[in-house]
Amino acid sequence: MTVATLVPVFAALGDETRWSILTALGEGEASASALAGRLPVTRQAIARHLTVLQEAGLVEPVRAGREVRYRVLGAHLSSTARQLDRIGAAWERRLAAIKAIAEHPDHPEQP
Amino acid sequence: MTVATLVPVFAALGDETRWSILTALGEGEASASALAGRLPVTRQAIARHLTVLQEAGLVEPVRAGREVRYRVLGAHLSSTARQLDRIGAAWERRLAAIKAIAEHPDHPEQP
DNA sequence: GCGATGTGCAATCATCGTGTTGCAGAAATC
DNA sequence: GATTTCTGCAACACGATGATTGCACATCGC
Repeated sequence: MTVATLVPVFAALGDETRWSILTALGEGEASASALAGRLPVTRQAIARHLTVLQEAGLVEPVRAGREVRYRVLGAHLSSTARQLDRIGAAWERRLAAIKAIAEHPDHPEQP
Repeated sequence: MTVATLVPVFAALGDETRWSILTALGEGEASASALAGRLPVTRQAIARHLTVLQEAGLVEPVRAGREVRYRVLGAHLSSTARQLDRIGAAWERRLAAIKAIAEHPDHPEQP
């Protein structure tokens, strides 16, 4: 699992309208038309955002008769958060080690 | 602390070039010119990316004489990850509660 | 069957973002 | 002091993206 796989996830999360869609879906499943009734954007625009969110693995379509409801996948958000935390922690460790070596050159870190 | 504050962070993380810059900085501080020597983009383009990353709180400029080195802030990445995890967990809890009520209407969840 | 509602696809438009080139200025090296 | 190097700002081209309107088709309720 490389970082390239989660770039589209962050690109999907880097938009205000998509966040309003996600928070609305966080209160329960909803269709694109239902979301269009709540948000100040067209149904077609919401549909495009939903496909972006689906390709990022953040939502899931659920057919209910003639309408297509969407469900948020909070688990995928949490797993992304775990990867983020690991990356950030790795950077912190490495920079701390560099700083320690720079300040105390005769006290190298244990291999 | 609202979600609006972390939208620019995700927008900054939703770009391949910026990730290559961040991973390069994860190995140690570097200036825009030094990064331009490693990556297949111009120094000016990298400078713009660095300002985006700085406004998102992901990097920090460090003046070293006439050159400006940049340092990654892994701690901010980790705090963002924590907020992400909390949001995803909240969605999962709420949808699980809705599903439980729908399946067992006479067994309401404890308030 | 007929109207109402929900979805899908296409075309269009405006805007933003990424990357480039070019030039000017500040600071270190010789 | 002259040259080199690093930075900063401006202007520009090009592609990507967000949002719109319009129309065609499927499905539910009467």
